Amino acid sequence: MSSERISDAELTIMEILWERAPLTATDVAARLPDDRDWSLPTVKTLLSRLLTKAAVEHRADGRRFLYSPLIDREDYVSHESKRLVDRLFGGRFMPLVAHLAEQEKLSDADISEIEKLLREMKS
Amino acid sequence: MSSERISDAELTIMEILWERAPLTATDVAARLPDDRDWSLPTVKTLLSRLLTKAAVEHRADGRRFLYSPLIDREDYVSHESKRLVDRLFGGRFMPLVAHLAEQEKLSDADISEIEKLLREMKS
DNA sequence: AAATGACGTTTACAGATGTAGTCGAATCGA
DNA sequence: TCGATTCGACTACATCTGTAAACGTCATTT
Repeated sequence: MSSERISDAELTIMEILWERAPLTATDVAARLPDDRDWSLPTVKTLLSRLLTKAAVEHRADGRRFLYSPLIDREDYVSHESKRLVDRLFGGRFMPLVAHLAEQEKLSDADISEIEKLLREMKS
Repeated sequence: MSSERISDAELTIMEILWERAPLTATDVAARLPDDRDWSLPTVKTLLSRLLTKAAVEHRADGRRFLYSPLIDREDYVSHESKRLVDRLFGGRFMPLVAHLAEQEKLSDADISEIEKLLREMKS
């Protein structure tokens, strides 16, 4: 549940924790992607916001905290994908595929893969 | 281009204008979906924000304005889809499709429809 | 001509977000 | 043991967003 939205900046932090956890705030800061060169206080602010949103938890380790994700990446991805489909495609999956098809965002290999997926789903 | 983000509330207004334009602010307010029962001032605020974001334009009609979209729905949908895919799927569309296909309970009819679409795309 | 109403514009304000500084407490190095 | 460093907590502040009221002006009705 915890349907508090996770912002863009917060997502950057979550991705780091999804890749490896638990981590201290300093560790998280050290793993920021190059295009996100934030100060340590900024990272700490984001972590505490994620704490109040119940998206991460922390456990004391001496005098600092070790942070771990509380929500699954899979769940988050599902939630956000559904949100997009609801917002832009009336909640229907088909129009999204049609849109991508028209924009030619799908390669022939992609299409074959989807076909395979669909065949598996049928049975 | 105009890569100013369009917010959720603003999108509600855009959808109305994409369906039918030009419209006056009052017309737009009259066409709000049931779950968005906003006051006329609110609609006007959103319209003027969309003006400054160059997402809509207006043309004088006597002493009021007729609003029309400046950006295409198709372009917007593409842009937002790409944004999600960049954020969550490393920029690849296929994983999004696969993910949704797995999550969604697609009926056999849905699947057949998508398969037909894909066959057409291949040629 | 005065009152009423319809419009667009300006102002408001709380909550979310991006980004970071300050401060007091704890700890470590000398 | 004393100063330097490190931590988390608290505070800050501009911008964006959701939602709307107030205001001035032009037009319409009486």
